[in-house]
Amino acid sequence: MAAVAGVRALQRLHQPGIFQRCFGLIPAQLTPTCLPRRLCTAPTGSKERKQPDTPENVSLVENLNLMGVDVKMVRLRQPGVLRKAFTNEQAVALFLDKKGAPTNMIASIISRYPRAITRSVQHLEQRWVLWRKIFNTDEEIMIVLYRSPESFFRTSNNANFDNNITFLTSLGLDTKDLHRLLTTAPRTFSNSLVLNKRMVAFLEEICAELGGNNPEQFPKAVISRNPYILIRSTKRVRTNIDILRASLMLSNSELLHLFQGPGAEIMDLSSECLKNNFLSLEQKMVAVGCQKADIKKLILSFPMILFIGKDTLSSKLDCLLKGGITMEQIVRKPKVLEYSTQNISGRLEELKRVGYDFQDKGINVLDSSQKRFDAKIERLDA
DNA sequence: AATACCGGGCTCTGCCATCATT
DNA sequence: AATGATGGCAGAGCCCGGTATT
Repeated sequence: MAAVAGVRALQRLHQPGIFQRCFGLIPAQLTPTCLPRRLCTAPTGSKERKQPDTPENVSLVENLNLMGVDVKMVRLRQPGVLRKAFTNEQAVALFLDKKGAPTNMIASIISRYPRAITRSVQHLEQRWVLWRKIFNTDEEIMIVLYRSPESFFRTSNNANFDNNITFLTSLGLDTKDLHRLLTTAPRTFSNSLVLNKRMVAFLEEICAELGGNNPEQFPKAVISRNPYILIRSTKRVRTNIDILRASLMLSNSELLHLFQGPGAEIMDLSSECLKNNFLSLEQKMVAVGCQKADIKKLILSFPMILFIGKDTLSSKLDCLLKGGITMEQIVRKPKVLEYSTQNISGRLEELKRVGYDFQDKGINVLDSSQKRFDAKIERLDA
């Protein structure tokens, strides 16, 4: 859902031959992301960290350097690892190598999650087998592992993984659902069973609270629509429900209906984000003369609109309005907002060129695949 | 044949705080 | 005390096509 464009672009490269193609990308990927926050954190007075007694393990550092690991990054992320007397960097690297990861990929993985080198090969072999219960190929695992080393390496509790599979299956999720979960939200499976159970119990509670007559199926409905839900806090979800209820004056049944349907996808938004996006949408709509009822209608029929950040939404709406489309039309056919601003503006231009009349013919033409749109233009051109 | 309706496919990490463990 | 394990957080969309309808 919230994939950043760059991430998505990278994903597209992850088709066959991923390892080779990632080659050039790794260094650039590695460096920029994480430095700023940490470096900016000024030591807070008395809490200033004194140098620990144990010095770094020199030969380990040397080893890592030879492997191409970004030791500076390791020092920032998990400095304790560098002070350990015994680590498994060679064995871990060999393990990953056997699974098909090239050297620079291995270096990137260790740089981003140094604790990986404290795992034993036996543990990794086990873990690999577990992941293969859900993924069909080693390459599938490698793609996720490379994307998110932390998800793969963070826990030393392998049994927990199995327990989670059992639990999730018991909710009615099938292998396809699990595959999707492990692909898109791998952290779900490193969550403790207790944590996952807590969220599921919470969802059932919510359903009952909202007057649903079948609370046991509710978690499955939400999870299969929103694979991220299990890596969120119940607090966040609760806050979001309250925000939506209050800002839209929703009844219990309206809320229930929303969350069982497309609204499941916005349950896990950062609460501030949800609030802000709502406020800016409201502001925008009021400015062009919409009523409260219009706002409610729009959000209920197309909750994903609250997922769109302030600036993106603003430019998208401006683009449509400038193109001669009215807010009323958008409220009636909100799906046009699913398309990128660039896409929309390109289509508007095309349609303007052929003299398309939105008043007359509506705006559905914007909500279609590229193929269909092109065919449409061709017909209009003829 | 063209359009409308609708659901589905892709899709998320890396850092920090706070426990528990040793 | 230092390290390990775990929970929580911010950030934030786009596109396609099957099938019913007209």
